[in-house]
Amino acid sequence: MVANSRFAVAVHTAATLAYRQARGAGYVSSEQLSASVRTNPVVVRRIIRALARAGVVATKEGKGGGARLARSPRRIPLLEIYRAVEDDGSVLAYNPNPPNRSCPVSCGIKGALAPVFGAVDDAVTHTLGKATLADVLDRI
Amino acid sequence: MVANSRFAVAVHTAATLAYRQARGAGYVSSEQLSASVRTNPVVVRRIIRALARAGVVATKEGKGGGARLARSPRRIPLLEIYRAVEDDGSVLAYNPNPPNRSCPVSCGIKGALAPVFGAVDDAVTHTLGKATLADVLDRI
DNA sequence: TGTGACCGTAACGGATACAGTTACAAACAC
DNA sequence: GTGTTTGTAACTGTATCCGTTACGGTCACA
Repeated sequence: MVANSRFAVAVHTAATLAYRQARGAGYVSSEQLSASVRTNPVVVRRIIRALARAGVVATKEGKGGGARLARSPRRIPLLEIYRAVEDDGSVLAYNPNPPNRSCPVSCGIKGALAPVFGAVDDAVTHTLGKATLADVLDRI
Repeated sequence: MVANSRFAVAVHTAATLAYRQARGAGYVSSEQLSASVRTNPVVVRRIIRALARAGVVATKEGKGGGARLARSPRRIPLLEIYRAVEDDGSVLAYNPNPPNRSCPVSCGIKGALAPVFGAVDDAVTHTLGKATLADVLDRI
């Protein structure tokens, strides 16, 4: 359903940071991270940027720079990573076409769907709010 | 998050069928449905086909043909519509790139994410399983 | 038995979104 | 200064959707 794998890449990236930092690493470069994620360093930097804006990671430019977790994995809910990389957190999409004014169903469908879409979003939010990066790390 | 609006269009279509049938209509043509959804009749037929395969609607070809609900709206959970139109019911996507064999995180991330992705899917399934087409109709 | 109203489905094109890539300026350590 | 690294813009290839056209097949009805 999701058109992208940004959440998976973001969690992978954060997990790699946690894994390396637990073994004494400082800042980890996008080059190193991209080797684990198997993509281009710029793709990792785009994810890192989103995570940095959300306050999940801290970055440092220049030699010896890179990214590191801003907090302990136990204090990073996956929901925070999800929101950082998914601009539109809504899981379901409405029909973009304007309603047909002469049809009551067409006029009312968006409002009638809203509680359902909201409930789905809430369910996802609740689920991702309970799990943390540490939970993921425990399984690796 | 969703790349398409098929679920919204499908529920709209089904709601229109229910609305018209409650007022005595028989089979409703894709032409009529497309006027409510504000799209092309072929787009509606594609949705109808998916709903028909799932047993949610019945169709009839030829003159006077079209679609009608196969059951009472009260007996049509939205989950059934969702599954009918979303081939890949998974809400979140994995990183498609193959793991880096020399990185434990890369090798283990998919398995570590699986319970989370599964929990999200379950949450969505549970939410859409509780609501029915009749619930949507009641709000129109 | 013909005619017109429909569906079913294939095929194509435009729009959009992602991931990947290149390129380069700026920041920083040494 | 030199080399490493981030930050970011720009471009490309690819996939997916949605809309559209086209046309064969089905059916009701005169």
